[in-house]
Amino acid sequence: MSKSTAFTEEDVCKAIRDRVLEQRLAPGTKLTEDSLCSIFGVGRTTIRRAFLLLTRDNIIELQKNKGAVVATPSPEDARQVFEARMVLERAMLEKATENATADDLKRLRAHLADEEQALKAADIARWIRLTGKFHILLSQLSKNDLMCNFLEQLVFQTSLIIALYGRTGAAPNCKGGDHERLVDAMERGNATEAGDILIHHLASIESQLVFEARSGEQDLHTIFATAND
Amino acid sequence: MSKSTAFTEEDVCKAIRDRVLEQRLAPGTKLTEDSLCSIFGVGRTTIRRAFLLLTRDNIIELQKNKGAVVATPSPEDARQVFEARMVLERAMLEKATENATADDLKRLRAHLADEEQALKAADIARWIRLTGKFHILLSQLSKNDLMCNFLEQLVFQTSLIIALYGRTGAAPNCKGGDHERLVDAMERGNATEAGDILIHHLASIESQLVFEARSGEQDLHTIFATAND
DNA sequence: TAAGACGAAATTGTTGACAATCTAGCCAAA
DNA sequence: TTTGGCTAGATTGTCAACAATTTCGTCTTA
Repeated sequence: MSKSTAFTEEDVCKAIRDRVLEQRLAPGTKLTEDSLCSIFGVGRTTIRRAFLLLTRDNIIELQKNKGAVVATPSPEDARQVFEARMVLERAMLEKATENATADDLKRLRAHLADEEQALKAADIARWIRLTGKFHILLSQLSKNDLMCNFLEQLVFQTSLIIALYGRTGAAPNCKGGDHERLVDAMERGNATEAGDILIHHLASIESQLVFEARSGEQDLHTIFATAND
Repeated sequence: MSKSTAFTEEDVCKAIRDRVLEQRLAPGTKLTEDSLCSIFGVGRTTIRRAFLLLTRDNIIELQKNKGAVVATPSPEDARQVFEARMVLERAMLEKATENATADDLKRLRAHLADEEQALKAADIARWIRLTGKFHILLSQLSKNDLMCNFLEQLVFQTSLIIALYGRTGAAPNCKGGDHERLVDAMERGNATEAGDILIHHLASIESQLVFEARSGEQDLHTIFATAND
């Protein structure tokens, strides 16, 4: 029978988050209540609750009487996200390296294989999502749910940031093997080396961002911003 | 005049959070919608939104059809909170020491004076709130709003944890001067020493927690938990 | 007395109608 | 052509009534 219980606000959140992680929902996209209602087959109440939760995670921005749009992190936001990721992930990676069992490492290797497969199959959306998930998987080995949840937020933010400021627009700013080498170091129990690889990995991604204005509209904004000194 | 705009869900959140920080709202306290409606003079919609936000911050727990109660963090939650605080606050303190201007340090000193005054006046609720606020003030010097917000959550959690597992029940587990010595080290620009003081400070608070069951009801829970091995 | 069943009251969950606000298209005037 | 104002439609915000569920007191019965 499978009563097919209706979607809850968590389901809606997860769906939207996943689309953001896959970069199929671009920053600035307007999310109207009615369209989401019909998409998920739920009432406005559920959508509204989802919006509230997503606002808390900085995934959408909610403006009074104007609705919800996918968040557009500023360059300063981007700086803070990477700074926070470096602090958190290095600490969590240290714990993870201590805790990791052979089984855990096997799961990480399996995940790496998935990543590579998605890349070969040119399934970019899947590859982007898997790349993000890798960091979340890693963090879960640290046995600290609070920090995991926060890092998860940061990973979603990173996806938005790359969509906005990524050089190639979408994908290939992972020049290669960073994730593999990281797991190698973990397997050798060398937390310091793993941490260094991680920091370098994040710094490399951050360094590839370009913050110049792109459209004419954004030009106007920056002009007026600098004119108000 | 003064149209006295109604409270928003953020106002309600802040009020509840402040009460938690002051330990005037004990963990496990039931929060009924109607009572909060009449207290704040708002509709149920607003209270409901506030509940949703507070749930996200682990300040209340929301059970389907049963309503909201102030959260009761488990011992494992407590461990994670302190672990996360040590990671985050040490990193933020490092940045804060770099950034701190003479003016910033003066504000911190002023805050310390407030703390001492509240303690002398035996205004415990105020003292507890100020003690928590000190860590938030400190973190704000790090210029990372994201990490600040997360730390703020952790500080509120700490308040709940101390209310639950604090040895003396309420207040005086700050044996003295830790905050002062921390600012001293910052003023000398010695981030490492400041970090050490901070870690020791947090570890000291954590070490004073006692996780034995207190009420008969909690006895039952632990008994059944250990019986199921 | 204690356990269980029942029902009324209280509390939470959901829905839909209505109000408030914003958006877009149109028209008129400079 | 551009600017400004205006109206109609669309979108969001609020509220109150109703439905579903829980809670608590009472009563019965062993």
